[in-house]
Order: sequence, then C-alpha cells, then structure tokens
Amino acid sequence: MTKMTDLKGAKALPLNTILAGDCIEAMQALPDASVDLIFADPPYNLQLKGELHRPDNSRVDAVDDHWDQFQSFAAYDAFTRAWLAEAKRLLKPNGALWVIGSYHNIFRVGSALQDHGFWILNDVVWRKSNPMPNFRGKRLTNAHETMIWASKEEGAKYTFNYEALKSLNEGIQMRSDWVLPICNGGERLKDEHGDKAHPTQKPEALLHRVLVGSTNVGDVVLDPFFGTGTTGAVAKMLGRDWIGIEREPAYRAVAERRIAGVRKFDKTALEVTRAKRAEPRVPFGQLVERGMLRPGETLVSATGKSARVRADGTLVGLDVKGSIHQVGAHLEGAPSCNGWTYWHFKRDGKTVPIDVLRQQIRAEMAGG
Amino acid sequence: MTKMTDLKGAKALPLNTILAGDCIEAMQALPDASVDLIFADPPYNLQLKGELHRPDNSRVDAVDDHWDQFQSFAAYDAFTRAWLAEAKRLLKPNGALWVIGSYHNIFRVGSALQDHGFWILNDVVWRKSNPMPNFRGKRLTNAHETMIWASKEEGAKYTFNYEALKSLNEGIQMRSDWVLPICNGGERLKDEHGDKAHPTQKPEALLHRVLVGSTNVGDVVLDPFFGTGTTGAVAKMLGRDWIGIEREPAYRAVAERRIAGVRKFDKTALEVTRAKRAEPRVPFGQLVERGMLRPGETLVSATGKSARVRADGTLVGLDVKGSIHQVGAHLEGAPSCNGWTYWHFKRDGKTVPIDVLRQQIRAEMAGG
DNA sequence: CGTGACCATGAATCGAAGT
DNA sequence: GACTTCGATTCATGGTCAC
Repeated sequence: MTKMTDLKGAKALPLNTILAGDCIEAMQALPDASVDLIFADPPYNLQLKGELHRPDNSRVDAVDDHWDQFQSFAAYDAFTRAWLAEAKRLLKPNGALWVIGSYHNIFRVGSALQDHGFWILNDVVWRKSNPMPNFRGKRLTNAHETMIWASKEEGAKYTFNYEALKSLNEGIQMRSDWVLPICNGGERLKDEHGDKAHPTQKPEALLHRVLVGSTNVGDVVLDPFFGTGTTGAVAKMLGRDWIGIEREPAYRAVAERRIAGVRKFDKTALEVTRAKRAEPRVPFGQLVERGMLRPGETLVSATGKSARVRADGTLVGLDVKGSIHQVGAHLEGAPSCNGWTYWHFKRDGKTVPIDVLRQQIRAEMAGG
Repeated sequence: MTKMTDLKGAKALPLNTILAGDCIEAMQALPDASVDLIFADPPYNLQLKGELHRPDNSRVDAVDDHWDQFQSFAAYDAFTRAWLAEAKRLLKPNGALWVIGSYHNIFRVGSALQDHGFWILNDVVWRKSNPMPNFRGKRLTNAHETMIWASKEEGAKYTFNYEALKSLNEGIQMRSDWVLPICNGGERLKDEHGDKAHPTQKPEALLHRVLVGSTNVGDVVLDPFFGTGTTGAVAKMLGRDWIGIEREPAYRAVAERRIAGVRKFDKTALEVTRAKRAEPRVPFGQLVERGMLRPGETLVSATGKSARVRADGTLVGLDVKGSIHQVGAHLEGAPSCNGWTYWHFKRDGKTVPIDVLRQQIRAEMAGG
C-alpha cells in the first residue's frame, strides 16, 4: 500500500502512511507543492472551567486532553499561524485546504488563513442532527461546527466536483449547510476498555462529502491532525492517496488498524441509496416569528373555544397557558390535542386552520 | 414616542430615535453602560471582482455600495476594532452583543471581539430556506450567514430567556442553527422606483428570535448599522426601546416611515414563559411550620430511600442529617440533588412529591 | 424473535443567591 | 470577595436486557 514518490529528486512523499511526531515538524520534512488537499481538525482550544453534570447527575466526559490546552489566544494564534504556513508551502498551486472548528477557535483560524493569503471559497456548517443538549439551560444548544474551505490563493483553479455533490443532494445544488449525525454507534472506535478511542472522532460521512467534492481519484490528501484516521480511511475508500500526521502513539495505533481494514470502494458500492426524508417539524413559534400570526391575535376552534397568541409562540386561554396542543387539550378536557388542526385564524372573514401556514413553511423549506 | 433619559445628569440617551452620521462618532456621543443589547449588521467587506450574471445573462444586483468597500483586511480590522471598542463602552455590565456576518468578514469580527474581551456565548447559524443559488456552479450554494452572540465579558450575567425560546421551538431547546427564509415578499422594503430599498435587509423573524431570547420588555437595544430599521421595528413590536445609527439619509427616511407604521404588541402577548428559577423561594421549613408536614413524618424517594422530618425543617436519614437537598444527594451518592422533586410523602395511600406543597404555598402568595 | 423499558453518552468556554 | 447553600437542568441515538 505504501508508496514513495520522488518529486524533482528532492524530499520523498510518504504516501499512505502515518507520520509520528509534532505536526509542524513533520510537515517541514515534506516537499513543497506536493499535496492536493489538506483536511485539518486542529485542537479547538476549549476553555472549560469546572465539571458539568447532566440533570440526572451523571458526569459529562468533556474534552480536557493535554493537547487541547493553550495558555492564551496569543499562544493559540502562534500555533495556528505556524501550521498554516507549512500547509501553504505543501499545497500544489491548485490545492485547497479544509479546516474544521467551533466558535472557540474558528474565528482565529479563519482570520489567520486570510492573513496567509488563502482565499476562502465557502464556510460550511455541519449541522448535527443529534448534538449534545445544553444541560444548564444557559445557552443555545451547540448544534453545529464550522468548516472553512479555501484555495491556496485568490484565482487558483481549485477542484470542485459540482455535479457529484449535486447528485449526492438529490439533484439539487449542494448547499453550505450539511446535516449529518455525529459519530457514534458502530463507527465510533473504542479502546481496549470499551471507552471512546478518541474524544473527537469525526463522522466518515463528513469526509466523504469533502473528498468527493474537492478531490479527484489519485489525489494526495494530507491530514496534519490525523487522530484515529477518519481522513485516511475515507480517502482509501475513495481511491485517494493520503498522508497522516499524529503525535499520540495510541491514536496512531488505532488508525493503522482501522485503515488496514478498509476496502476501496468499487463503482457500484459508490452509488448511494437515499431515504426519503420525513416531513420536517415546524414549531408553531415560527409562525409568530415570521409574522404569519401576530402576537395578541385570537385563534378559535371549531368547538367555539378561543385563545390568544403570545410572542413566544405559546397560547393563553381563559385559565390556561401553554403550547397550541396543551391549551387545546385543556379546553376540550382531552388527554391530547393536535393544535395544528384544532386552531384556526381569521383572514378576510374566512376561518382557516393554522396548519395551512405550516404547509406554506414546509413548501418553502422544500424549495430551498 | 421619543424619550430622553438622563443618566447621572450626563449625556442623555436618545431612545427610539435614529441618529444620523458615522456610527463610531455617534456612539461616542452616548453615555457609558447605558445599553442592554447591541445588534450589529456591519458591512461584510464583500470582495466582488467585476459583475456577476445569472445563467440567463441577467445581472445580479450585488452589494457594491461604497460603504462596503475597504482597501484591505487591515483597514477592515481597524474599523471593526473601533466600533467594537465603543460598543463595549456603551454596554451595561450584563449587556450583550450580537453581530451578523458572512465568511468575508465574520472571522475578522469574531477574532476582534475576543481580543476586546467579549465572551462568546454561541455562534448561531442563520440557515436560509431560500438562498440565492450559485449560478456558476463553482462553489457550494452560500445558504447561511453567521451570527455571534457574546456577553460583555466572561462571567457576566447576560439575559437569556431559555423558556421563551424553548416555547418558540415547541418545547425543545433552541439550537444554534436557525432555519428562516430571507427577507422578501411584502416585508422587503422598496424605494420609489420599486427597487429594493436596502441591499441586505434582514428578516424580522431573525430579530424577533434575537430580542425575545436575549432581552426583556423595556430593555434598550442599540443598532449601530441601522439600515432600514429592522431592529427598531421588531424592538417596537416587542416593547423594547431602541436607538439606531445610520449614515445614509435615504435609509433613515425609509426606516422612520417603517417604524412609525409598526404597532406594539399588547401586554399579554408580550408575556413570555418564565424560568422556574424566577419564582419566589420557599424554604422547606415553611411546610413544617404550616403543618403541611409533621415533624417525625417519614419522606421516601422513588429509589426506596427514606428520611424523617425534624421540627427545624431538616431531615435525618440513616447516617446523615441536613437539608432536603443535602440528605438526598448523600443517599444517592450524587454531587447534588433537588430535594423538592426527590422526596415524597404519603397521604391517603398515595405518594406525592413534596413539590406539590411548595406549589400550594406559591399559589397562595400569588393570590394575595 | 419482536417489542419496549431502561440506560449510556456526545468538541461544553453550561448558576444564583445568601452569608 | 470567598464560601455555603439552594435547587434547576437534556435530545437523539444506540445498546442491553427483560418479557
């Protein structure tokens, strides 16, 4: 599997291997302009204070690894600029870079790569379908991560397989927001104790989309923060060459074993089966936010009950407050109630079920 | 409509007015620590080379206004740091800032606000349900914008109406990705020629969610890049005071007219589901004092533990004495425990959580 | 073997009030 | 300002085990 490629008789390119050691030093040992794509998942520089418990008092196993510890933004910025400088040197003129991060680090990384002359092509949002909730109710659920896709410089002829991504998206242009589940279940690698082998293993689906969209078969993909080798595994499946850099021996061992077990896809295996999506849930509050219903407006039921809309998307009836479903159920003395068909609003003298408004929103979502 | 508020006899706060002029100079004329929330939609620093055409050769009316032109990242950064410095000065200690941007500028803005000591609470993705497609098929459809929500500094007690946002989302925690349509149709303001009055008018639904989630009725909201006044319009509807700053007379004129036509929602519509934490505290001892529980009575937990009530409102378990919370936590070996939901008493053969008694007392307090 | 109850867990900058 | 106490707070998914 391992190939060594000589470029102009200079430094060799250790294809399909994991290089041990610090990512910057390892990159320095690689030749100029030798890599088609870099996918980087650098430390996020989380700054966690104490412990966090779930409402059931179980402890959250947070990312507190030594490799994610930086003294200050200045220290993190210095580290970022150092590896980005090497990344730029290693890229072929028409190469490109992907970086993934969260709000803790992504603004630092984005500014730094602009300062280095990289040219941002898109920022891409990974919308997690099953994120960890916010347990204390103090912020919004942190339900996404951000990727930046950038060419080596302005005007470069980067690779973009427009039609392939369009096909992956059921014939519609691929958007800058990707809904994918986090990595768990059988894909999540475990150590000998049955614990997660790496705290932040990325889903293969994410890399699949990145590599299908921005590389061709035979391209060289470098991942300087290789971890358990998701980039290498997906690159191998897709017939791309890869190089990984990883400092931690334990991660390297897991990645070696993992990639050895991966088979390159044949053509038929690359065809993707796509399930029809369920109808998206539309919160009633969205009708209020979007001005389709006004706070203070009165809704009526076919049974003659009424209630008024509040700004947060709840209803107030005579002696009850709550969701459209709760208030309907209460007014009818019923155990449950479908508020969407129960409640009606008036327009131009006509009484219309609020479900009509939900259908409008769904139509827009499907169109978009 | 216009109110003038004097703070310590110093500079006055021109509530519910649009200030003309440069945003930094106008901010400098406002007093320290006087504003609860800042919503900022600064220039995006778009870098379009030449014109963009659709496949049918019609010209895309891109943002090429003079106010969006910066010579370099350095110039944009200097501008960003200047207005952020004023923003920080104007915010009350527990105030917060929202900024919206795209990949052209948001990394610069995010880095700058971290450098200024703002504390990022979330980055929020506005996922557009109907974005403009990518006509050339050279990149992903740019289908989202990014907002950053930050408190004035680490540890500040920012406003977050968790329950209200949860209600807006039909009982499920609000996530960091918000699906909303772009502003068009009747909401999109037109000038006298029927052209769009402003190139980047934000949807009211976006501001509705921001203001419901991070301000209270009567708060002061500042928008230093007021444009056509979406922030002011939604603030007025929601019973918040607002201040706008806008340099372009044409935008100011549109905004004035628009906001004059807005009606404030009435009081009940503006009431929002509140957090339990906001309810008055009831000491457990009061249940004993009032005879709702007798000293010596046994309380039980769903897990089969038990403890006896003492006359001073503490509990005694097998090997532990203390508050309802302390004894519950100890018996479960948990870091903490909400004794109100943990402990139950028996009446008429039924097992009832003691929280029911607390609710009785609170109902009496509310009734008079 | 199917179903459902129950449990575990994921890149997290995750209190507020009183003494 | 440090310290103690009160007591609020979770969604989706996958795996295990009882029935």
